[in-house]
Amino acid sequence: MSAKHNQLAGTLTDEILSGRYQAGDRLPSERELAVRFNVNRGAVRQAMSRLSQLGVADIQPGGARVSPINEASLDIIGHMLAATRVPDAQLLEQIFEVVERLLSMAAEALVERGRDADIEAVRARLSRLIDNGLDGEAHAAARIEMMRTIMITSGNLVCQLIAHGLFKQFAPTLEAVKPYAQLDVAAFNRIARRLEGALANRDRRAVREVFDEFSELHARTLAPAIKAAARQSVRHSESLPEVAAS
Amino acid sequence: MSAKHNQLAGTLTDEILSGRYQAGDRLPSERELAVRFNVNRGAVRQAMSRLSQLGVADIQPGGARVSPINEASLDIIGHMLAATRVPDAQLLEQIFEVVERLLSMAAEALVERGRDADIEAVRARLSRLIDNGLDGEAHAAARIEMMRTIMITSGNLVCQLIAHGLFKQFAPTLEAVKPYAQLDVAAFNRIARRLEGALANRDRRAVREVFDEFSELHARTLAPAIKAAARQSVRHSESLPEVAAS
DNA sequence: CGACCAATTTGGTAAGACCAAAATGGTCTT
DNA sequence: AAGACCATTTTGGTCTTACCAAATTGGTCG
Repeated sequence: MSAKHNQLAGTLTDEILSGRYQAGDRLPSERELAVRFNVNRGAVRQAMSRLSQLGVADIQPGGARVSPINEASLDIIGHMLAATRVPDAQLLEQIFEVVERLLSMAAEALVERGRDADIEAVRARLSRLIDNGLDGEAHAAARIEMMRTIMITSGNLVCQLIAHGLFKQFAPTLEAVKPYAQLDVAAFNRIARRLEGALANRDRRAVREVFDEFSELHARTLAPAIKAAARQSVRHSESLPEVAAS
Repeated sequence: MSAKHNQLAGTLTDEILSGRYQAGDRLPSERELAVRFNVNRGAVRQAMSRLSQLGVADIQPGGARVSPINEASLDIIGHMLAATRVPDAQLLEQIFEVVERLLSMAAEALVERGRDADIEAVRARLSRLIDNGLDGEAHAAARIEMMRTIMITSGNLVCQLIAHGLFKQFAPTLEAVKPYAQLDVAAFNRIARRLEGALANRDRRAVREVFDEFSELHARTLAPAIKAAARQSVRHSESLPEVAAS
């Protein structure tokens, strides 16, 4: 069992994300939350501090108010993914959409300004993905590892931070998605080979075209599978027990 | 003057970012920091908590260690930008590079799946930017406002969160950059008109090409100016006074 | 009806004590 | 001499209490 303030932060975040508290609403006072959840006010403060840094609540002397979702930190993605047993399909697509764009950017930068050694590292990872004996899950993990390598070697710090943040939050839900993420291996191999050639030739335009095709491949295969799986989504967060009012 | 724990968090963050503490190094204990900076240990803990959520320190029972920079949160960008009076040129370029990619993605999504009303809103903002009487700074602010509009209306939450986070951190440094950011107005107008046409026709490919040209224009004009200005960069963060050892 | 002001509520800070886990350094065994 | 083991110390984590300052609230007066 995690610490109380963590549970409380999770509970409150979930309640906000679920719409129990709308943007602009006042949250209950710290003292009220303390008695309601039977915890110390210090714990409540830590939880509130977390909400604040997460950007889901604006907390000021006089009271705390719920912030609009789109003003939150990137880290709420993790909460939103974890809110349901099978993650929200639309959100997953949005994540992939962003990742693929940044991936293309990183790869282009690598091809234009990267060192030979870094390109070789990516090509090595890529080779291991083509015509391999890996099963679906191992292949998925290797793909993600390759993405990570590209992002890191890109040299763009902002890109690295976003990638790291998204992957870190995505990791726990990867387990839930794996069984449904069946890749079109033949198509993947075809595109991957083109990517390898583009990398070898340092052909930026080709790199970009390849990643566009990856996006299309993904939209054609992974997205529908996940969307189908999402039908049976169930909430499963463990919230802090609430004390009945006297 | 901000609260003590905020100052302390800033001081420690700066020291980590400046290389005073390398990744993997142990930070001084909370109690030691408390006496060194003459603050309560509670304040130190708040500061450490901040470092932890910022992803610059991994804090565990037994001691806190500095994390690799590329594992940090997006929010350190703000600290890095603020560390010098004129922001680091390379970092600014990286930010722009990411923003432009996401902007293109958002605009393409808007053109493909967006509502007419949203497209009209963007076109309206765009019109105000073409052949206007705005001076450089007002024009820059309007450009950012248009970017924001595109990001928001894209419907991609991840994109919105990243954009909001970056813009929020970038806002304070915008002042420092403005004087040096001289745009090639004629080129901008030419490209902007093409963007308006692409939006009107919902031509995704054209939108993408336009944003590629924006990137090129930016690399040709803004980046060099900022880079030149960065020559005279000076650190200017206000750190917490340290108590001399007895 | 509006402006103003005092009481209350709210978040913010500080200090101290105690707990559990990790790191440390010594000791013993091999 | 090297390694395993164990008690001590250090370190972060939690809880409690008290007090402060700002914002809210609700009443009062003009």
